Amino acid sequence: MKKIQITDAEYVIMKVLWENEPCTSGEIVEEVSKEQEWNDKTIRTLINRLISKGAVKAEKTNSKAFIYSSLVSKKNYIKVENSNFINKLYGGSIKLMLASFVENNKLSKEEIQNLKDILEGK
Amino acid sequence: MKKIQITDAEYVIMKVLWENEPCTSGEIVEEVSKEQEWNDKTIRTLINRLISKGAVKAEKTNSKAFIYSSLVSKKNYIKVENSNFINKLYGGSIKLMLASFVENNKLSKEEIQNLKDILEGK
DNA sequence: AGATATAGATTACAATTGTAATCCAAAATA
DNA sequence: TATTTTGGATTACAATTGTAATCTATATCT
Repeated sequence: MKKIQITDAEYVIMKVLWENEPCTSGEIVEEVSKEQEWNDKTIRTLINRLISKGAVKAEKTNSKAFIYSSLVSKKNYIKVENSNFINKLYGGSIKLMLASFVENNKLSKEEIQNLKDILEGK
Repeated sequence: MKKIQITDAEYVIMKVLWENEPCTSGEIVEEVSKEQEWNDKTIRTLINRLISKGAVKAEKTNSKAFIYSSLVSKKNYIKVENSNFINKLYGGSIKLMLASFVENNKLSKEEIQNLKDILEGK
């Protein structure tokens, strides 16, 4: 499998798709417009680029509008992004990463406890 | 302060600089070449782009070669990248982020304990 | 001194990205 | 039915990025 590179702008589309798929481009435009001031042509361009990249598929329907859905799962995308990030900045070490986040953000007692709970699988 | 965008390729240069500064372009080329098969022209181009962006400064010396040093600290860069990442993927929530990392990586008892120690400030 | 290697300055050039605009046909609306 | 809207297909276009090459002046080596 070749790597599919999803840009920041494209990611906005993917998020909407993950929440609403399968859906039409009209629905995507409507949802994206709630958070981004983009021309609908821009949004449709991004959808098409995602199709070219193999991240989204379009299916013909009886009507004029296609319906779109993701070919890349959010879970998988997040997983890949997590490792890109941790590899680039922390040589792959979760410890180093967590230490950095802890250092950069003063966490309250509660937050620390929450995080510990998460580590213990709740 | 305007945001300085450091690309992946440029980041390779920054890492070397942070470890070796102040240094000449020759030294940068030598260090970078240990990890990347880049033409020295490429490396010098990247150095110049970093200068244009205000991430690196070059100082004239008595000799022909300039000496370079960073204008962006590693600490600060990491901090910004941390928040870009967490904001983009986790709406700024450290909890969600940690949960995701824990879910995607089976951690051993020791690793979990290590991480808890980090949370408690050792 | 002449040849060669270096460092910096300038230029190159295609692919990717952000951000649309144009053109066209089908659908919805007046 | 005439008009406007919508969705898709195609094209645009500058900025950024990756990856150099060329040109030039100065060190360095023989």
